[in-house]
Amino acid sequence: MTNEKDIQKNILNAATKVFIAKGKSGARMQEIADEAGVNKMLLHYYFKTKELLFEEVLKNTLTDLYYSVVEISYNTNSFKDTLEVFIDKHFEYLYKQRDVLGFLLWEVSHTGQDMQQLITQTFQKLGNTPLDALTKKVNEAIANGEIKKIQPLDFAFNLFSLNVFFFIAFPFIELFSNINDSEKQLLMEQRKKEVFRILWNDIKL
Amino acid sequence: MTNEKDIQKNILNAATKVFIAKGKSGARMQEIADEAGVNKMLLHYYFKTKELLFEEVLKNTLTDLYYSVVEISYNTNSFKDTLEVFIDKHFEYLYKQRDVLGFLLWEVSHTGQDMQQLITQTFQKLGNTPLDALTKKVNEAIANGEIKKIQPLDFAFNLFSLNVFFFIAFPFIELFSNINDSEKQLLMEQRKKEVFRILWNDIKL
DNA sequence: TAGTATATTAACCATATGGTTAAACCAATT
DNA sequence: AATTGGTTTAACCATATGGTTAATATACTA
Repeated sequence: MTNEKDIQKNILNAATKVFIAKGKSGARMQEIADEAGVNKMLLHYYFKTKELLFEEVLKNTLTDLYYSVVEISYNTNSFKDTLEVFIDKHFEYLYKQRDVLGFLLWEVSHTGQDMQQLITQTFQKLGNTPLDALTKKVNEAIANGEIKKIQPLDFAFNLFSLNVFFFIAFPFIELFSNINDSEKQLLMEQRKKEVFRILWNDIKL
Repeated sequence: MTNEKDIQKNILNAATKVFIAKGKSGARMQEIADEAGVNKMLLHYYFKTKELLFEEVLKNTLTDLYYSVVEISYNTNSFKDTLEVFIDKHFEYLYKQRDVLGFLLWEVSHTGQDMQQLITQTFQKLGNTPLDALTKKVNEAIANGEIKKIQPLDFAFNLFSLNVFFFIAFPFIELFSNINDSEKQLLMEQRKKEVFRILWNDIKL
């Protein structure tokens, strides 16, 4: 028999899937219940309201995102290698989670005061931001004489911009060219190289 | 007395505002009617259904976006100046329209087959893409010996990435730091300079 | 085994919402 | 002034949806 935790997890997974696909207002409780294979009442039994269920999903999604990027940031090679690996892993993650990106972007910019508080709280609980981790790495590399004396924040912004935008543009690319999966993969590989090239050229001594 | 065209325009403006703010599924016909200051029936009278009204809004929004970027792309100075002006105008536009960005991104990636067809059709009707215009400019600059021999597509991607991402990150920046309008403006100015710097450094001879 | 607390279900309810109806209004034409 | 055609309104309807109720099943305990 399925126990309480399993079912809650099951519901949460289903809710995450549906919320990410349809957004908060587009998601239906019934659809989430169907997706989880449970009675609709159970959603309310375990999570009270749609609002609270959504909050739970948002919290989990933000936490996942956070750990994925932070994890990627830990790397002990030379800064040049670290950068290459970071871009590679970041692309990989963003590709797998490309629906999450749009979902978060949309919901975060449209949630009210309460939700915004929840988001900031969630991130605060997680401690140092990915930005902090990256800043530390950059400063170390500067101190070690591996790269030019740059502004870590500018560098971080450039790095994230060049990585993330590709996936922002993805729905449009898919819309305008009927490329298959392996062609997408190729495009991504080329893009990774270009991002590394422009960033490394900019900071190398 | 207001004539037919005025009222339709009025409704369309209200619909645009509400759809962009709440998304397709989050928008309410009543709210649109209130915003336009007309009876709800008029929405159906002029636009049949929510679906069709939304299509109209989407079409207009895409067209506006297109012309804004294309317009920005027309510039007759040296490539260096053109680049600087393009970044400047693009930032300005994206700041004014920062809600549109998230809206389009979200809706485009969630609309069904029919809507996708509408989007591609809308863009096709508009002729050459902003990408084409930019490619032409880059090739001219290469031919004139103003810049290195680069891949126009890579350059375009880098340019759009660095420009657009700042506004993708905007909701998060606003969430985590209580900066006022003039501080935002300053941040934007600094970012513009950095984007220009990294791009120009990469392509100058 | 009886009793109790917890988990699960089907049926139901109140409300919100997209959409419709039919009547009223208004401007132009005869 | 009366007619006609288009425009606008308030009231209404059917359905979808978030949420609740009350009855049933299950597991645990005395």
